[in-house]
Amino acid sequence: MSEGPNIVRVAALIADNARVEVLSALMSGRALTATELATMAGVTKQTMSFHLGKLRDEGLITVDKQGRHRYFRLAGPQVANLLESLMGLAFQGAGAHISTGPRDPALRKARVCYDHLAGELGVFVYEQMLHTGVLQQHPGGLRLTEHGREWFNHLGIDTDVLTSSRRSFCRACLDWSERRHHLAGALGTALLARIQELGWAKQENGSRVMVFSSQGERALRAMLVAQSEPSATAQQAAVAF
Amino acid sequence: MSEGPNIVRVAALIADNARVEVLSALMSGRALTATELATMAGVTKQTMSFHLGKLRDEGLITVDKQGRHRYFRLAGPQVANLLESLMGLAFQGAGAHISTGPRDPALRKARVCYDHLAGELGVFVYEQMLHTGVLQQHPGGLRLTEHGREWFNHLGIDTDVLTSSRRSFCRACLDWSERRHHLAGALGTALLARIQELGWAKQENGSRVMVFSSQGERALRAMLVAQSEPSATAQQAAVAF
DNA sequence: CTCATAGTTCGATCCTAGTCGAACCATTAA
DNA sequence: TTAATGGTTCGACTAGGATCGAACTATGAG
Repeated sequence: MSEGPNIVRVAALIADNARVEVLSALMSGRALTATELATMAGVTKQTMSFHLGKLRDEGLITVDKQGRHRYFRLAGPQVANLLESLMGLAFQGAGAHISTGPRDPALRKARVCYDHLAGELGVFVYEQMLHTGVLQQHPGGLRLTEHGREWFNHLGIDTDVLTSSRRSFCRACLDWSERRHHLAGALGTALLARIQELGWAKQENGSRVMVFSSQGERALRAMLVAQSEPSATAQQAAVAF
Repeated sequence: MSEGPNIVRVAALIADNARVEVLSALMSGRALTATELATMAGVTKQTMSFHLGKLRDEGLITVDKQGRHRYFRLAGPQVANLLESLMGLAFQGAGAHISTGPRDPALRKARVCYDHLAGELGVFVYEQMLHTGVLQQHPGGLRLTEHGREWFNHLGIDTDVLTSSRRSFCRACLDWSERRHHLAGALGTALLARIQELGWAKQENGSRVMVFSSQGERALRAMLVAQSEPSATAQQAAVAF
């Protein structure tokens, strides 16, 4: 009983079809009501209420009361993180190495992970950002360079506003299909929001799939491939996160 | 049922006291027999056999047959990773922010994570390695520098041998108590082994706690703060054993 | 060969937890 | 106020799974 019960309770919480359905749905980043979740998971309202109570008690989800509706959302990025890594292990173990990642090619290419962009495109974006000096890795974590600040401004995102928020500014999240990192944190959230705002991509009905228009994908990629020599300038001009 | 059952099964596997006890014990990195695990978890042999079968089926652990013994160990670093992140979430959620990390100060200071060093000391080692240029971060992952190669050679570790191994050479693992990274991969494993070989630290009875001798800790820290060259004391210690 | 120990399989038991029907609060619209 | 819809609470039912006793197989020691 050294470090027993806590971890068991969290795992038990995830060890249920209905609740995983809920968490998966909430991975889209949107807040959903109890009845929406109930129909999604294929259970009655009572049952869903029961499950939501449990998830809330253990701190995996939070509730926003608005009028007679209650909107449920994931408690934080760490929860999304945990789910992603669980998925990684689940697919590898059970399927006996069919292939890395989901069967759905669209889900593999670009999807929403909680509130930021994941999948092949998400990984591409992240790695190009490091390569072109928009971001910089550092023992203490990721940093946005001065050049990166300009890059985001050019896209129409004011990074100074984001830094005031209490949540972590920029952060890497491990991608379960790609086994590589993509951008999370306030910066990742803002980027995804802006991509949708610009009409570059749209979230498919109620799923986590992000469908990019061909122009949108081209525009995004274009902003990331053509960059001048980064490493020298990026070195000094780091902004604290 | 989009991506349901797999992840549920993995979670259900962890949602059991006895099995978590097993996995926790195996986080020490050692391979243990069924009866050892049975007494550790406080169940009978039959029950343990039942649990081990399940864990093996799902690919979380592997078995080595040696004579009439069967040695069980974690299937890989990803499993250790998952457990660490689960612990992170468990402690944060349930305890209502008592403090980050385990109550046991020794466990928090230095512990074994699967087969490498974690805890405050592990994080310190990793960050100093980056700071002094032993390791270097790179979009594709971590890299050992030429200076780093020499550093490890001074310590008595031949890094060329390690690169031939199939497993990932050096890799960062997220620390659940520190919320920061420490060194994993073949390099991390070799380092921990060497630390024990030199008598700098010893693993406590059957737990994951690493107890450093005061000289050992001083020697290790000395090798990491003086970035020009390994200190005299460290070289002596390396030769002495 | 005989005995002891490591580990698995089978059957029976017991208990937890997910489920739904029904009744019960809460908020908004009329 | 009444009606309607969103959510929760209560009680009873059921299934799955964790557990152990006992019997069984396999390897090694003498």
